[in-house]
Amino acid sequence: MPSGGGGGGGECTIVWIRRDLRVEDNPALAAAVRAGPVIAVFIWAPEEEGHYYPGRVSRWWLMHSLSQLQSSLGSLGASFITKRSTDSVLSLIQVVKSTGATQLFFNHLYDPISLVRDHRAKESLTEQGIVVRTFNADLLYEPWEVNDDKGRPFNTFSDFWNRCLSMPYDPAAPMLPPKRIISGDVSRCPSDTLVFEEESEKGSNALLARAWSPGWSNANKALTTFVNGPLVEYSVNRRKADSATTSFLSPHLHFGEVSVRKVFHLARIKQVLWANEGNKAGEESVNLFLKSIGLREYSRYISFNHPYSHEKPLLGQIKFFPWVIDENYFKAWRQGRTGYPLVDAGMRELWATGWLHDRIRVVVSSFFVKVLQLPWRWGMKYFWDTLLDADLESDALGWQYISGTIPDGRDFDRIDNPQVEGYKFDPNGEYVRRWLPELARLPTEWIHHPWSAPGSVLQAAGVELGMNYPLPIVELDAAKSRLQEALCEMWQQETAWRASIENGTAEGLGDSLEETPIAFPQDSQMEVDQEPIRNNLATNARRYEDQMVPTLSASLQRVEEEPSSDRNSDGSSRPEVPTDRAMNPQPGRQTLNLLQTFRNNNIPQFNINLGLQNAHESTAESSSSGRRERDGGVVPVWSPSTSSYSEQYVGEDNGIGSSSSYLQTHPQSHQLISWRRLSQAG
DNA sequence: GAGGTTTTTTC
DNA sequence: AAAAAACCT
Repeated sequence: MPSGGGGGGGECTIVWIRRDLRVEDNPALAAAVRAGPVIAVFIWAPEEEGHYYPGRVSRWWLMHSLSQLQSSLGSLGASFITKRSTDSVLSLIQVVKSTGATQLFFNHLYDPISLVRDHRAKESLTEQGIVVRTFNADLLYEPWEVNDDKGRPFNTFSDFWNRCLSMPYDPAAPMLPPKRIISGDVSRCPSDTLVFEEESEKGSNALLARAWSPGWSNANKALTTFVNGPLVEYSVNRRKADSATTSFLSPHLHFGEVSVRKVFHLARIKQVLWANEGNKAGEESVNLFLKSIGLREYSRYISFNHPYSHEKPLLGQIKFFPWVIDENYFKAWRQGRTGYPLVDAGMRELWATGWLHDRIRVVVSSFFVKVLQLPWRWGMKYFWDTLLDADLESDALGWQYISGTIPDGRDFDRIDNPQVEGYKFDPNGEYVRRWLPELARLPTEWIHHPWSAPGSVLQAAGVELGMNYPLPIVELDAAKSRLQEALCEMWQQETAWRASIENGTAEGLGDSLEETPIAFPQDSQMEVDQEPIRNNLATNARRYEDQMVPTLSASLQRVEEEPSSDRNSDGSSRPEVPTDRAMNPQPGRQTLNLLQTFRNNNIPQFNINLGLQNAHESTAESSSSGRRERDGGVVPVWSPSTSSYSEQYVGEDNGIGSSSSYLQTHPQSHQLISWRRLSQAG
């Protein structure tokens, strides 16, 4: 390496900060501090995320979280560089060169885009003679550590989580923050000013600060408050839509402002305490809370093992589901004008605050998929754009669960009744009244089903159905029969498809074993976020026409060459989330080395090896197929096993209902049987 | 406290 | 809808 030159800065370590915006229990940072002088770097390269350009509230959070981290690092003595980039890896190389650093440390991420990008970073920098080390900061256990008795990954959450809770070793104990950091020389590496907020967004964002305080020290406060307060009653309160009894940690956890291990440890300490006191409810509360932590873990686990889970069902049957492509439905849902009060209240809360109780997330997303039968990825995208804690892995898991496209997901043909759920989660109608002022005067008896209220009641409450509050956009009975028909159609299509595969005439569908994704709606059809909400919706009645909707266009605009017009399958359109674009031009090579991105801490190797060897073979082989080349052909290394995972489910009797016996009948679940066969079909 | 019912939960 | 848990006799 060239020496640091006049600056004398050489021999220092770059800590690449991403979604680990904390100084406490940050393994990459701690290791770097131990190794000598440190420079922390944050690279803002949102274009790399493709469709998943962070939404307004998410960027707002990041902006504040970063500034807190910057001042904390500063007071510890470290330099913090920020870079604006369209290619993180290139920027890293530049930073390394201009600082004369010899090492790069960072913590693992598990979303599909990061997996590929981080691997590329490791490869490129290693080639430059830089020592690259990576760490687990985000999970209790790394995905490859948690396997069944045969060394294979789990396919259901409960099995996964039971194993996590009974691992032979505990999750690493949280580390204290460094006392002092020696800074590397940044004199020749200027920071870029990062802009996270557009002018038009400032008004809306100002409101967020009333309810939320981003940043690692605030995250710690939130954790302490929760653990010492609402946690003990978590099990009792958890079902109320409207209460402040959840932990509110999810945005903090998303950005890594607090370590999940610390959360785990603190909760466990309380649990032991309450167990000794014989406080059964408290003990159970901790179990339930930890389970939600476990779901977060599982979402990373899924994403790592099945890196297309944010855009493709894990179970393949739904491939042929005839989604209703109706942007008016979509719009009504977003605006909270479906005619189902609980759904509408939730959607308006989401829009106004960027937040939604987990229960309500389930209600609105289930309504979206089962009643409206809109494609789940639209809903997921909207969540991504509007949620303060938008998180690709968690949201993908959530939507796949709701859509019934994971082995332990909701039943396909089950439709939840928003009226019933309304009385379950909001028995007194307070939540609905808060978010739907136009219904505020309706008696509780009718609040969750105004359509069946007597005219006199409606009149007394000032409700005019169809005028100031809509009639149900889809009747539940109609939804049920439409869903039945849709499922029938799906079976038929699938049967036909399977037959055509067997006859070797699978042309109409090409050789694609992937679902052809339905494009997101075009910009022009989405409203624009004209004007921020200035008043508190909670107390200010507005007519529903006033309800504003965030725009998806910010995200869509950044995606170059998106063929947003082809929303029907013609077999040749590409998946629209560009995970495989401009990421890595060498599918075959990437395969083996990818593991090394992670495996530098003597990680037990388990079956990941096996899976990857297979993946390697298969990728190499399939990369010669026409389709892959046409697409520019790069796939994260796990992709083949993902495909086989879903395809094998498809191969089951009729897919549905057979998942419980799946493991017995398919011991090789994680490998690549049908991939090869199918990729040859073209 | 075994056996049958109702309620709750399902990621 | 089905399983688990809680609640009855």
